[in-house]
Amino acid sequence: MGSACDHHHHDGPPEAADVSRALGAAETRLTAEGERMTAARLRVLELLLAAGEPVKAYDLIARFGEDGQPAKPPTVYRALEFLERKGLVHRIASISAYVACTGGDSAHAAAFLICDCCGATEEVAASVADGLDGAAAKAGYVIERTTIEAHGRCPACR
Amino acid sequence: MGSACDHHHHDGPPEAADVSRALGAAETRLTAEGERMTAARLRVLELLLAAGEPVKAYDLIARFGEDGQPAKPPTVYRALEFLERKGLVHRIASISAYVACTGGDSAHAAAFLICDCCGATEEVAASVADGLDGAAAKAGYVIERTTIEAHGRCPACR
DNA sequence: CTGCGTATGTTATAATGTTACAACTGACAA
DNA sequence: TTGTCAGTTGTAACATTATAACATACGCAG
Repeated sequence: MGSACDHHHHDGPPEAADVSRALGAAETRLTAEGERMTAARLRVLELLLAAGEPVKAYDLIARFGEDGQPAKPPTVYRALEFLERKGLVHRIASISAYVACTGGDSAHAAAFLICDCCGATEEVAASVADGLDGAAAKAGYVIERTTIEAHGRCPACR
Repeated sequence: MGSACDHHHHDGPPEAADVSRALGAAETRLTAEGERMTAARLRVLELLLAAGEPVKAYDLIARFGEDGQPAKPPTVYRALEFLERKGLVHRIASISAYVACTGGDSAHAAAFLICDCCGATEEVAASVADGLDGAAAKAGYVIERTTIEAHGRCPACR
């Protein structure tokens, strides 16, 4: 990540306990919705939660096996697709990476602030898309999903 | 493009005269800025203007030669990078495609409405990013560039 | 148990983008 | 004119990201 400067000083990865709690909550919610939180899906979500920042798909693939064995690409891409569909994960198109959702339940449309220096990302309220909704209405478009990503420098990297 | 429905009824490609005019304007402006509008750059911009919608990099590569000969990838990627740097072209990250800028001179930060049905795109005012600026300021981020893309259906495809 | 929809395993391949280095070109000063 | 320097291009190979296709397994309702 840190392409522009080599320091690396944003919030470290979450505590293991936080990861476990989030995994449990996700599993509970999905089960309640009649979905299956399978081992592969759980593992991918665990890796993303533990990272606490965006991770490339092939990094997930490499880290997938507990024993260091990589996964096959479709395994991880399928899990990512499912998790994104369920609002647990977001894809960050501008850097081709994936991040666990931190936006609470309401997280259907998210926006991101991404530090090009240290790789930190912050998920901000979807309400930033209000202006976009207006423009869409004026143009007669019906919006189904949005990609809103701002690149720059975080407070620590300035 | 049209993955969800097979009709294809958005604004057709621009007239050849419009393309020529835009090419000439771009060349004039770049020359005035001391930049060189070389053959490869001109050709890529011409292809994008003529298409009137987002085009994949490898489609540009395939169409590059007047005689049907494809370009080498770096030729096109370099031209795209240059044109994007100069504000003449935008990359649409969510679909890995490129589109000629239609936003006038002011076009440094653009937002897009993209029809997932027919592939039409509309470039809308960057002012939709106002909410994002506020969120960035609150989080202490300094924004350098934004990716704002809304997917949905255009008026004709609804 | 059987059938059906969903999920996974596996192999291969497609699509997208980059690195590295040699060669050329134009501008400009000695 | 000639050197030379920055920017641009040519070319081959490679790296990364993502999907297709098809067989197999799993969970569960009937």
